[in-house]
Amino acid sequence: MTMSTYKSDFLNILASRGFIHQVSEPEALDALAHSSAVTAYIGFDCTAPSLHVGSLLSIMMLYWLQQTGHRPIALMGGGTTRVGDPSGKDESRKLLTEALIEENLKGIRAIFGKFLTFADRGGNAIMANNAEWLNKLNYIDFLRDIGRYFSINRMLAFDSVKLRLDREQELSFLEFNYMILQAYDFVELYRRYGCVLQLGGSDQWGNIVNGIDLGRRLHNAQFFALTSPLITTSSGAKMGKTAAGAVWLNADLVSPYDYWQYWRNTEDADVVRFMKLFTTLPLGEIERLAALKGGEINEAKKILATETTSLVHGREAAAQAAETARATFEEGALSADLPTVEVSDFHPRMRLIDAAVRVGLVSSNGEARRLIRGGGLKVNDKTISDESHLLESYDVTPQGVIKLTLGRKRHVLLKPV
RNA sequence: GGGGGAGUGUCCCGAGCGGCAAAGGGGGCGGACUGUAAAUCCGCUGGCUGACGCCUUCGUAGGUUCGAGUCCUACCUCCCCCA
Repeated sequence: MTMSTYKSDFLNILASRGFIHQVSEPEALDALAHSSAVTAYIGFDCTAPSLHVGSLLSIMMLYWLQQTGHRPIALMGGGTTRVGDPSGKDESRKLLTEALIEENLKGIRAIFGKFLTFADRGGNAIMANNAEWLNKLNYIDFLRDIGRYFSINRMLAFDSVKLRLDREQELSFLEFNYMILQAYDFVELYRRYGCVLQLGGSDQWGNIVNGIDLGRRLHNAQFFALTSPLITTSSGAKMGKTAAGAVWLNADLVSPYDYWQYWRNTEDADVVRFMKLFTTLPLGEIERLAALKGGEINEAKKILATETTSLVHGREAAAQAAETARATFEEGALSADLPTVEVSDFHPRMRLIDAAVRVGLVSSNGEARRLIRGGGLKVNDKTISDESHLLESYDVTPQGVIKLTLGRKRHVLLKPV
């Protein structure tokens, strides 16, 4: 892959940082982005109360779009979430209630302010919600005006549909309509804001192309598609999943400390790639860090963690997380910033297994026992091998807490109150 | 409407002569080795219990049996073939 094959900053940056999977009509889009400000959008469905690391890639594309002088639209899928995108899913998601969608939308919307500059801060970014136009559609009018341009023969050939049909899994008529609504969104954003480019993950290609066709038919307009690759770790795992669940972007779901830790634990082979995608560090700086060998690469991982955490949680929270990690892992010190659980029924001679369950480190006494047998539980950094170990009042440190550690990385401070 | 097949440890896939807490794999967790990495190796992976043991689990509800994931009946869900 050769760099700098584009004239526009926008495509150059996306290409050199590894964001591009497919582009429709790259030359035409490049010329347009070179000569004028392009308005582009990405849709985000409101299926969860927050976006997670998996969506970060999309958000970064909007970020670079705005940074290179164009206009990003973050489209909230208030309407499309009521339908449910079948792309990439092998079974239909259960329907979400209106109230839940509304709730989720609030959580998701909040994230964009950290990456994009909206009008309230003098920027040109736009926040839209497709519920605004989709909820008002009249069925017969919609069929006549829009539905006439969609060929069932073609729709059946799309991956999102074919997957379900091939596997003989249910695909409801409701979901079948998703791609039509998404195509309509594209056209609507063109009408309202002159939007001619839709970005998205590679699984969205089919849906986006539908929008391009519709734009041509309705307005004889030239629309563009640009998709990003599906990012997996070098070991093949999908991004954003850990034992504890998804790595959410909202701080109330995943603390800045845990978020920092997620990135700190990146595999060696992924560090450079992730720095290009998930930080705003200049490429030259990244190349310099890429030269680090062996254990030194940990320094690069810390920078990766701090930079990514800064984007989402702010520079200060990121520095704090880095410091907590440094104190905990490199000095073995007891940092007051570790997750702390207040325990009101603590008493001397409390069983360790009960305490471990109480602070949420394990979910049952049996699990705690197995862990102790395997040497995986520590009290104040000392491995305990006796299942019936009792905590004593002298286990409480001068800071007024007992540090419980599961494995090498999960620390919890038990605070008697 | 007729005929056939399937639903297993609530993470997933998947074996299972009437004695089964139920093979195996993936995933996950812990340990060793390292660098808070990857790979590799070892251990664990229903609940309660110090332990004997007890309790709860194989789509749902009944039944046969000393004993049922395994046999019988009804029901639910999914799939295939014929109409």
